[in-house]
Amino acid sequence: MTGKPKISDAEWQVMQILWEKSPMTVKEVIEILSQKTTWKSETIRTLINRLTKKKAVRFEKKGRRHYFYPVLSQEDCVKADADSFLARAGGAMLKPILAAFIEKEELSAEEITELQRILDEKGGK
Amino acid sequence: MTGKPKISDAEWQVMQILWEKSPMTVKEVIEILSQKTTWKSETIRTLINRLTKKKAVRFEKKGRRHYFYPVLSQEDCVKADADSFLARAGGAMLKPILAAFIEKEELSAEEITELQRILDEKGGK
DNA sequence: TGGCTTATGTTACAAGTGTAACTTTTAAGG
DNA sequence: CCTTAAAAGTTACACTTGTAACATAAGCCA
Repeated sequence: MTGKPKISDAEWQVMQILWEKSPMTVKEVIEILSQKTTWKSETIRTLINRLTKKKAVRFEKKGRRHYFYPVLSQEDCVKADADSFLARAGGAMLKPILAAFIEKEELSAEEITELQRILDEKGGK
Repeated sequence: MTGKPKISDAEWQVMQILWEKSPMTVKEVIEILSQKTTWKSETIRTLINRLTKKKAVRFEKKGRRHYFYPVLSQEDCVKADADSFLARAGGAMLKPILAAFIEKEELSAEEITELQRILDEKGGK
């Protein structure tokens, strides 16, 4: 990997949209994001452009429209983010962090089972 | 709390030092960080200054020296960070996130057990 | 007390981000 | 075909961050 791009907070919001459904035109992204944010459409365009430059998304021309889709998977991005998070926190403090996460959020029964499984693997190694 | 300050990556490294031991003079911090990074001493000074402006650290004068100590606790900072992390990831995706964390890091047997226990509680509810 | 040392303060500058306006191109309809 | 609205591209600007150089003040030793 040739050094993965850093995705900023605002850019993440755009990525989220594209991860949910793609390809999409800029216009569609704008429509969705306009409801979730107060950003002007130009702002959203800028973000998509930057993501394109960073090679986090790509597009295909169909006529004069650009159809965008993510290049990076959500999983990968989350992982990269988790990495830098851990780098800052310094590795210590991990258990409290995880505990906080787990307690904070709603988890479905299946998700819990899945996490149990992961922990089991870890523990059994 | 009047809106907590955002601490940058580089600044975190300084905070880590002060969380481990404080108060400390700039010079001491520089000595320690010089071994962990390639930063020039001026750089480290700048970081400490910024942290002071952000009210993340404070100092007391003793004669000509400034003795620095953290104002924000590591716990609080980690939590704030975890929050913004979840905000990006959008609350969905929690399981993959946790999985990434768990897979990534070394967890002691006790920590694993503890997390299992937390999950059990969640599941049993 | 004057200079030296050392601690502190001031300034810099490029890249990245949040936030957007202004300009050009191009397809589609009259 | 020519006009025009929509799509795409170019430029902007202030703030943060990484990274530091240069300048000044204040004790301490001779």
